[in-house]
Amino acid sequence: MKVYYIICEDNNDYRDSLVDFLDEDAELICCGAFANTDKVLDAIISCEPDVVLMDIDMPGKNGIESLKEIKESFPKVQVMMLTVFEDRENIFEAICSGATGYLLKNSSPELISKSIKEVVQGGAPMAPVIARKILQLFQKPEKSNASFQLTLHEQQVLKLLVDGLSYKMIAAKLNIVIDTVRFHIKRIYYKLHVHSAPEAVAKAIRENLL
Amino acid sequence: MKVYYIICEDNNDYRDSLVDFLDEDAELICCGAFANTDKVLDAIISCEPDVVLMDIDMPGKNGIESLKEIKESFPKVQVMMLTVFEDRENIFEAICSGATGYLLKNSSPELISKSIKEVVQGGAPMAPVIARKILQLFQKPEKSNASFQLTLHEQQVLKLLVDGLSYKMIAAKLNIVIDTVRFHIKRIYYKLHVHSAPEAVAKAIRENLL
DNA sequence: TGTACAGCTACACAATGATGTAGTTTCAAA
DNA sequence: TTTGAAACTACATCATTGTGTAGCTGTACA
Repeated sequence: MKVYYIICEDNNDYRDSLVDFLDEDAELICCGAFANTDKVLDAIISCEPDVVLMDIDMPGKNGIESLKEIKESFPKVQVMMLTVFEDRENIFEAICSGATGYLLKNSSPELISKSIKEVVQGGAPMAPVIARKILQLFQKPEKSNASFQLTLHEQQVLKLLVDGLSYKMIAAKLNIVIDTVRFHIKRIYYKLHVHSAPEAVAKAIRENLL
Repeated sequence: MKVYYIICEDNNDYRDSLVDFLDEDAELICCGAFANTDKVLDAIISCEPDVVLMDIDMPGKNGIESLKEIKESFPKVQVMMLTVFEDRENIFEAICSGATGYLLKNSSPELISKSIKEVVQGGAPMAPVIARKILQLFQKPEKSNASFQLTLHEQQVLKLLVDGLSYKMIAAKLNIVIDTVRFHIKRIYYKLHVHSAPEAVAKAIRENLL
């Protein structure tokens, strides 16, 4: 199996030595090594790589922007991030934009080599610490309600409001009088620092007070 | 380094042979091997394991339910799923409930052994195909707007509505008359099949028509 | 040249929502 | 027993929203 790859990495020493190492492996064929992202799209057109190794911090357009462009035009090309950044923002942006791998630069060349092959075989290699952080992105912030201190009734009312019910319907659903609904909603607005149903709904969904 | 683990797995042959294999490794110490999830919590209390290997399909309470209970009471215990299931629902449920690893049963014992250690070192080992699917969960459904066909102006108005602006403020912001705002909102409601601002806002956020 | 259509403006009116004030009940702590 | 807070009911009033109807552009297309 031959795997064609391109690398974008502005550190010349790191890039060259990595490519040198990967050249040892007859299955890995480098068809482009760039110090920035300017020519990636052209290179992809001309050499049709399987994988792009992408640094993030580079002069000019950064790696995540470039990733977006690549996935826009060539969704089948797999992009694996190879960077020093391990903060939530970069990780999140990268995987939302379609990266199918995320390694750190302290990875051994052997691991990088193995990972490139894994990507084309349908995997998604990630540095352990990255994998852990990605999973943590799924852990629900556990009803951020804590900070707003909505009572049980207020939560119920808010939920129905989010579901699009009118005051009248909420009252019917909860077997209370419409004035009580008003009362609760006043409280909710006060606690959420909003002044209308749309605002409250938006806040409720975004901070998930469901 | 000693790693204490518990395994829940109803296939006796598989469980026993895996434990036998892992026993070879002096660093791995099994302090519980169960065919169901009944006694896990007790076992965790008495032996304080670092890791729990958890099957999903088991008689009685299934592995994901048990996972939830474990993380509820012992958030620091790491749970790694070890199952044949690789469907989105199970994966999603498991990682949302706090699993920090997800292997498939066709994994080699060596990989399982390595993964147990990786978990306690802050990693999140996943089978390649699982990792890929998890990353795909992040890929945005790309402005589902397609199906609603909102015009540019309608999107603008909707956005401001979501931001909690009143008709008057929206009109001011877009330099149009309030009646035009009404007009757009009528259209939006029609296209979104809703009849009030809260409903529209909820739908806009959930289907992200931002 | 006309006509179809999307986008905008306008007006009207009933329904609903936002907000203030005030009184009642309940329950638990002082 | 009193006090106080939380939850609820009630009423009033003005602002805003939801909806129907209608007329005016400009542009694209037959």
